[in-house]
Amino acid sequence: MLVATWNVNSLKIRKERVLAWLADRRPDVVCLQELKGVDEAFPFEEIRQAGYHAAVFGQRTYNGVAILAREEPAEVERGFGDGVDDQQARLIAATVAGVRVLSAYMPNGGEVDSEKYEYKKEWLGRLKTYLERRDLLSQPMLLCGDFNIAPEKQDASRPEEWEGTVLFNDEMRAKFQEFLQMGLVDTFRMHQPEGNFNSWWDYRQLAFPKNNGLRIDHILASPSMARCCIASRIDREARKGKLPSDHAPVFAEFSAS
DNA sequence: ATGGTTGCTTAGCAA
Repeated sequence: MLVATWNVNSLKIRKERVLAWLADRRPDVVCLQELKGVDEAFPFEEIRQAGYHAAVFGQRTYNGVAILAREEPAEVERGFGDGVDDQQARLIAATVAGVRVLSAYMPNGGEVDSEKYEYKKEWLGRLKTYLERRDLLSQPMLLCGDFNIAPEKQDASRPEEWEGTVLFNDEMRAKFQEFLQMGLVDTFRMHQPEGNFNSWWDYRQLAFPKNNGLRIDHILASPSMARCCIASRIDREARKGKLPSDHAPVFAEFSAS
């Protein structure tokens, strides 16, 4: 089973690119983030013609997440369901081929110590509670998405330039570690433990040509899924060319399920 | 050199 996660930064603008990418890479499951559109605007028909079912949690202007799959996603859940009044569509979960798949768009955080940064920390705490309450670590589960956290120093090409930002600081690295301490495994680092790799490059200041980026998009696996993870990679090619997203897709491949 | 990008929505915000 080939699984991908991709922050597309507007599905409306990126639709043709996404369809071409699906036809070429042929993943079994795709977690999308930053759709930036309501459910009614989602291109269900074109996605179906490409051979995928879709579970969608859209929102006007901002956020919006989805799960595409060869088979119909079951038991779809939108949001945390924790009673918190939250208008932001940042989490969708569904069962595909016996695997609980989560597509998550973590808050960026704006500036350190801002209201948005507080929301980011709260949101990560709510996600941790969500994983615990649903006992998701004890079953085949993949937490996929734009974490807006580069978990290690080597996950920034220019660590000195990024240190202290909302994407790359001690507090966020510690938050990410909490997920690993629960038993989740960073599937990319399973197969590529050393070296700098990026999944996101700012649109500004020629960041991509200069390879000034961060690895902030991740596929974390529960222990039973980590055991059958046979490969991982970042699809850097998909960041090139005309009208790219600022994120590259990330893949993980599994031998079972 | 106090800049630079993109997308949504309508000049300002978010990333």
